[in-house]
Amino acid sequence: MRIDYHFSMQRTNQQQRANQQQTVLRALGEADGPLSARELWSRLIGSGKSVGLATVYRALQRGVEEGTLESVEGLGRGVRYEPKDREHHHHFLCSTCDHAFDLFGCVEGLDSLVPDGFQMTGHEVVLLGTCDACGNAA
Amino acid sequence: MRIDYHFSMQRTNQQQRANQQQTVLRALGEADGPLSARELWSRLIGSGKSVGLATVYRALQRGVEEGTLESVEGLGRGVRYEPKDREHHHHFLCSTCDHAFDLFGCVEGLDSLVPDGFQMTGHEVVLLGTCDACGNAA
DNA sequence: GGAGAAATGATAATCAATTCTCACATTATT
DNA sequence: AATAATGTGAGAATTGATTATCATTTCTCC
Repeated sequence: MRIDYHFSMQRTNQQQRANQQQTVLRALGEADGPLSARELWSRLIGSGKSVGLATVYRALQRGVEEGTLESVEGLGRGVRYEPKDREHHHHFLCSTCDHAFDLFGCVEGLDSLVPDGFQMTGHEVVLLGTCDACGNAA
Repeated sequence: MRIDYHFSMQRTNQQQRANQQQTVLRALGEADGPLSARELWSRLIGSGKSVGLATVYRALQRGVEEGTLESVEGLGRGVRYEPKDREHHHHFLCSTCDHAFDLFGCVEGLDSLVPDGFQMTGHEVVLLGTCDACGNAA
């Protein structure tokens, strides 16, 4: 009796096989705002890059550990990630497409909001509304 | 012959039996900031009120449906709830105890952050840091 | 007081996000 | 090449939040 294993060697994908995590981090770096693991994965798949979701998580986790990435909470649910080398900025969250866009600039008058005895170490500003694309699509 | 039924009438709790949802909503109304379902439940239990977690969820859900409550995302993970009749305000999120506190006042210069073509319908400001209690406990 | 509607609490089911596992692939080291 | 160390993808397992279910218990209105 003979057992024939033809596991697929088909998926060897030699083109896109340098270091998948590099691919992941590069894609995040090119984004116009912070992305969740799944958003990032979708973009990669959508652009023809074949990576596993687990690899995306690994790349993000490692990026945070190594200090090149930063996790961003406070944008709807879920956690998003962005490169840590960006200048101080805030985000615009489109309620239609749920994408988060980087903004430039900051605001005044935050200190006056801090209650007595509280120590402020940071702040987040999120603008809500409709992005250009979604506004025009309406 | 006489049969004595002493089924437990013990847990009749007539004190706290008006309407559990009222109890839940009242507790939320007395809080100094938005609470998650679980936070609210913990407070109730902690203060001797016996309510089921499911009831807390039901009360919150209904409050939102009826328009008396508002869900607040953007404070760390999870969703919190607050009465809708509060004036426009923002929050301070303590990174130690993870409690969210209401703040008074707002900020200037938000409009200038909105990119061309985007429509802003709202905004959130979250201050991060250490609350009074946690700061002193250190 | 009684009947049906609504509320309640315990717990199971669901769901999405994240992590884990493992067989295999790739790279690095001799 | 040989071996070891690390990376990878697929899917299973885990986790936490929320919702659904169901047997009781209360409420409401007659």
